[in-house]
Amino acid sequence: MAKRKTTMRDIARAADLSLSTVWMVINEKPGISRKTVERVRAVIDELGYELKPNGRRAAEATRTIGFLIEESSIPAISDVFYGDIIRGIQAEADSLGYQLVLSVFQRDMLRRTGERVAPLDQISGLVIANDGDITPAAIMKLISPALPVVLIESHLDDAKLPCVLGDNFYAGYEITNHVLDLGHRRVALLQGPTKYSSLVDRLRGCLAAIAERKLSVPEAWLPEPIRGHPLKGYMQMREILQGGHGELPSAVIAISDKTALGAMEAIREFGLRIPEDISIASIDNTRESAFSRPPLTTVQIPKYEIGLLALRKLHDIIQGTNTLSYKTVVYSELVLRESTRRVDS
Amino acid sequence: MAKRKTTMRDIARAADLSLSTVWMVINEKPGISRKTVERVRAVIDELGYELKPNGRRAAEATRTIGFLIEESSIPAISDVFYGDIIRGIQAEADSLGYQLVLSVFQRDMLRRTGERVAPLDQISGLVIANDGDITPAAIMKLISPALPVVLIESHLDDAKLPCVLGDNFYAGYEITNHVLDLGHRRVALLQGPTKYSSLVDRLRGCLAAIAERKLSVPEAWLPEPIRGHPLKGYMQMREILQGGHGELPSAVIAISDKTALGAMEAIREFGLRIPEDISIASIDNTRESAFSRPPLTTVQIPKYEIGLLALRKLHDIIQGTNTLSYKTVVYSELVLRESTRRVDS
DNA sequence: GCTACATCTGTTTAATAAACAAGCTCGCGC
DNA sequence: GCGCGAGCTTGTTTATTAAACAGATGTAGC
Repeated sequence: MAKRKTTMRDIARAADLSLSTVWMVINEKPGISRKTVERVRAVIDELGYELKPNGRRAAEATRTIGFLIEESSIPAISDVFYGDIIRGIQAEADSLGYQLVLSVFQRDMLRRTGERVAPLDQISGLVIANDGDITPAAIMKLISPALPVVLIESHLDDAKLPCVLGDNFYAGYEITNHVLDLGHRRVALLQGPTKYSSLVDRLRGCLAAIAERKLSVPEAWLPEPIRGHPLKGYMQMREILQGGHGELPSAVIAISDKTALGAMEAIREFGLRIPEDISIASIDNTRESAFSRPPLTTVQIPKYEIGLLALRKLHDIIQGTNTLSYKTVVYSELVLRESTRRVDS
Repeated sequence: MAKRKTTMRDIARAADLSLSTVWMVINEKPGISRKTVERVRAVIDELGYELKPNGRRAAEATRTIGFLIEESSIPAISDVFYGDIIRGIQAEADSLGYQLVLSVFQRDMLRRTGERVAPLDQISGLVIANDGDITPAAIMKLISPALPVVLIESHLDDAKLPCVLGDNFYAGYEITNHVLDLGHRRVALLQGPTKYSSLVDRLRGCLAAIAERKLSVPEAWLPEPIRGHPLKGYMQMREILQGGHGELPSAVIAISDKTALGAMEAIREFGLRIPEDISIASIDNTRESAFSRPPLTTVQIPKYEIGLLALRKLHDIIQGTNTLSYKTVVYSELVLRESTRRVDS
């Protein structure tokens, strides 16, 4: 008997199922019972079935997506910001039937040009966490050009990559307006490294709110971001407090909760009370912020939802449902707590 | 024989189809052939079938969505900006099986509180065009609270309504950087009415780009928006040119193509050449902009795609697939033409 | 009057038959 | 030997369904 290539119809007959069902199993379409999938897989293992020489097909079959994050940020995975995002991704990955693997980004990956990083070849999509060192060029080098990618809390406007973000600009705008509405006029601003586009957007929102009221921030109260120091907020705040020009700000807006917590430490060390002497507000609404003393007024960035939408978007791109590239911007929301207080100007 | 209420199973039997099929027809699910739908509808007409007392159900059955636009903007429907958006909406409406009806917004609708506007009760969703007079309060009054709504080229951050936008902030940022990169330092800015959030975002992007280079725009070169005059750009530009402080700007950034075309008129009338004497750039990339003399350097706002995504989003909301409310921001793109020129500073 | 069980409603899932499209083969005329 | 269309094979998509399911409603027994 001439050994013909096994076809889907052969498998269907052997498994006593319809051609369509076999096709759905092979193409990983949703809506087939676990039992049936296993039955078909068993028959395929037995008879053998040669997939179309697609290359990607194997990855699709694994249904694995990667989550890329920089090496130095690994502790961030357990941290609250990424923790919530990853929970969101994970939840949606489960319900869409994806496996989530963690890819750690190391700087020397870029040196080894030419061959691609192994694990990144076996996945059908990639979620990339906000990370200043993962530049567009870096991404393009790492991934095969057709690999679906979604950025989280970061956007590359030249590359026009699909991304999911909190409304960072408006978050900055809103928190600043809140502080100004409380009557504060001597306001300091703690910015972050410019390589994080989300932090840049927040700063722009703060500055826009200030400019639109025809106010401004003196240079001494908008210190440069600190490079390479783990306690950025603490250092920046000390700089402001020790500036020693006699006058101190009545309010501080920090670019992130972490920065704010550092700054609060510095304020306390300096012998001032929050919010009686200095109000402080920030952006993120990480869990810690609710339990600091005093609890921090901040802006909620919906981290869980960002993760969820990122995976949903990646799925749509993989499926080819969504060919347009756009930003998904999730609404943020002011969370009033006790670290800000009204002043009479 | 006791006259029992007709059930789906009765209809299925009478039409010689399965219960599921009848259910799908009644619930307007996709994936049924036209022929079958008609057959089921015929049987329903004959036997009668009492829909669940849902109210909305009737609207869903009509599968109609409304496009709301302000009365005064009606000519805008034939205009290029909304023309392209509507084309996008229409195309997607067709493929998803919706009928599109035009709802015109009149100011006195708001006075008649209490009963809702009739046509708005018969639809299953509403797309609302960027319109300064359609405020959140106005919308809330008009629509039943549960009616799915998508905003186009406008966002209400307090109401957190789902919306689809061009990347207006970045468009402003990018065009301004383009002008500054060409060496211009004496730059004028033609802003629009603040009731249009998209125009506000564009202006913020322009101002951010200028501020980040530690530059600024003199007040005389950032004239207030003109109220109620059809040729806003023309009027604003005349104001600048006749300011008569001896110095003229070397470049003008207009908030929209329409504004730019008006401004070009004023510049020509003043006896100056574009771009030799004054460069001009704007945002929108309406069709006219390619045929003006000289062709206008501008930023492409993907109008067709915005319309398409708006309808897709509305569909998801109607279907209940998408319960989260977020902004969809479509990437914009610089379009270099001949109205801008390099200068040596 | 209350519980427990049956039944009837609409809804959802997993499977399929049948139509379809794109490629391949094969045979027949030149 | 070469070209070319008829007809088969392949995988893909659509419209349809049986069957399981869930929530309400009724009904019988105590």
